[in-house]
Amino acid sequence: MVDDTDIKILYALNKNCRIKVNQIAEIVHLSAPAVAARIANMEDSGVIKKYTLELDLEKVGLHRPIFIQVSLHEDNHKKYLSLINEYRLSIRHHYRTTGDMNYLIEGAFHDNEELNGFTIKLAKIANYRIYDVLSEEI
Amino acid sequence: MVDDTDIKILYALNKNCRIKVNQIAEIVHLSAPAVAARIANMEDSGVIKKYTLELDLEKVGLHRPIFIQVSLHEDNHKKYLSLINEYRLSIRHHYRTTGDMNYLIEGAFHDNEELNGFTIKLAKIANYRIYDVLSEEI
DNA sequence: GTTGAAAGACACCATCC
DNA sequence: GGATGGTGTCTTTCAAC
Repeated sequence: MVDDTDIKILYALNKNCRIKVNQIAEIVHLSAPAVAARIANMEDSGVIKKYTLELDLEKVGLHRPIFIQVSLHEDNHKKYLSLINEYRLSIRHHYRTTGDMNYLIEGAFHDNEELNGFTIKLAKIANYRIYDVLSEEI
Repeated sequence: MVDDTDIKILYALNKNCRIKVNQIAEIVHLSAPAVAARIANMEDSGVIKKYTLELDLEKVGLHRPIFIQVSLHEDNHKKYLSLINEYRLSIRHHYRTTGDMNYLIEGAFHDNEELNGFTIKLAKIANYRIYDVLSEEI
């Protein structure tokens, strides 16, 4: 499906997906059209889901980055999904997980007030634990 | 720092950061150079940290997406960081958090064996809890 | 998959409002 | 801070190998 050359291409794109095809071609020792074709294939086959960016959340006014573990009773599943949908802009990722809590939310809220509004609604249908993100280290 | 127009530009880039500046210009009703200048500013000021991509982890052979909460005694901090560094390719994000555990690792390992190797080393210096990611829903 | 060439689109720069 | 026009460059597409 994806070979070693593809992995190298993905690695380059992961570091900077606006890199020029020519530069990737140099890295992987292929011609530019060959690299472009490989990228097109990976886009079509769904290996590459999306080109996106990483922001400094603080600088765009999102002062409350958090993780929330959610323990949900399945009867509330519909309400829960509509709540997630309502706060879609603040919720960056939403995973179903194993463990004592069955969902994990990765989000970034503008302020305490917005986060508070979310948790008040969440508390009505689920138990949850909030973890504040103090910093990203790596 | 960032105004409403910038937010719209970031939103467009977030959906697809390989979008052409011309197309963003249409969306925000500005000229292409004006948009390019705003983007350059946000790159320089660190608002935009990185252009990257989202992969289908399964399709690139990363069959074990996980979150790991780590409770670390600070005396082991150096060892811990060098372990994180050793497994840098499998660790996608590494956050310092509040709560009973002080770090949260977001990672994707190729298989159980690789994950096992990591946890054996981790167990020597910290307590941890692993959560398997079953799916991403949103 | 490579090379080479051509067309078109795009980004960048300087200038001006 | 934004618009316009010119220039250079990249990408894409096609050909043939």
